[in-house]
Amino acid sequence: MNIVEVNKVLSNKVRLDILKWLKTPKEYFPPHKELKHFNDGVCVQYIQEKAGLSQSTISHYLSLMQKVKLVIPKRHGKWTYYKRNEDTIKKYLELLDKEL
Amino acid sequence: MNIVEVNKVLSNKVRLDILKWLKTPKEYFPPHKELKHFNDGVCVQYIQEKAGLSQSTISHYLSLMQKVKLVIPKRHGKWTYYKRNEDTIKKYLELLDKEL
DNA sequence: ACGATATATCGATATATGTCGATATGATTA
DNA sequence: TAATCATATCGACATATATCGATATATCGT
Repeated sequence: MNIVEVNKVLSNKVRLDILKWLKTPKEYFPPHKELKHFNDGVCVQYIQEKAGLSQSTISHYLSLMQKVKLVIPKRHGKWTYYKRNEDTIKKYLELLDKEL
Repeated sequence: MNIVEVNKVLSNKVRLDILKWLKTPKEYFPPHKELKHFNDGVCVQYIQEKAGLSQSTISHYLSLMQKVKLVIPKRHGKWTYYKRNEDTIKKYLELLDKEL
């Protein structure tokens, strides 16, 4: 866990928002057509529409977030769902508390 | 308090280190010639030498940190001392805990 | 197998950040 | 008041990040 790398990813309003949205997806997203729950998170398309940036940008953001393990992707058919990695987030907050 | 702006400042190893060094200055810096304490923090020169970057870079970093209120400067004669702004740091950690 | 759909990757360009040396400013001392 | 010292600011350039449209890849429905 590299605090600097995680902070870089979190130095962006949209990426921070995504993480917030994924905390309580039913508050922010419509239900998926296939899955009847958000157990694996939210599909890229919904996140993209809510963020209002291009598909490629959001896909890129999600891959940055995944690289530092802030989110976990899960493929369901042609959709990729992303959910928060609560473990990493918890460790990050604890580490910040200690280091800062 | 803008989390994104603070995170930008904290997205850099040296700036993060400076904040850590300023937490317990006597562990990391020699005593000042004039002041016999670290109540107002540490002078730029000491920070610069410890960080190993140019004087202008460190001065710039400190002004970035000051802009988001992570540190507080205090002039003593020709020296500027910088200390942590514990209030901001505390609020930042609390806000992160809540928002993230 | 084909066309449509969702996502990922590529290439390009604009803007931001990192970092330096040079210079300006402010304070001290001879 | 001139020389010196500590810090801040400026200008430059290299590297990184933001963001897009175009294209590639994977999957689905027909």
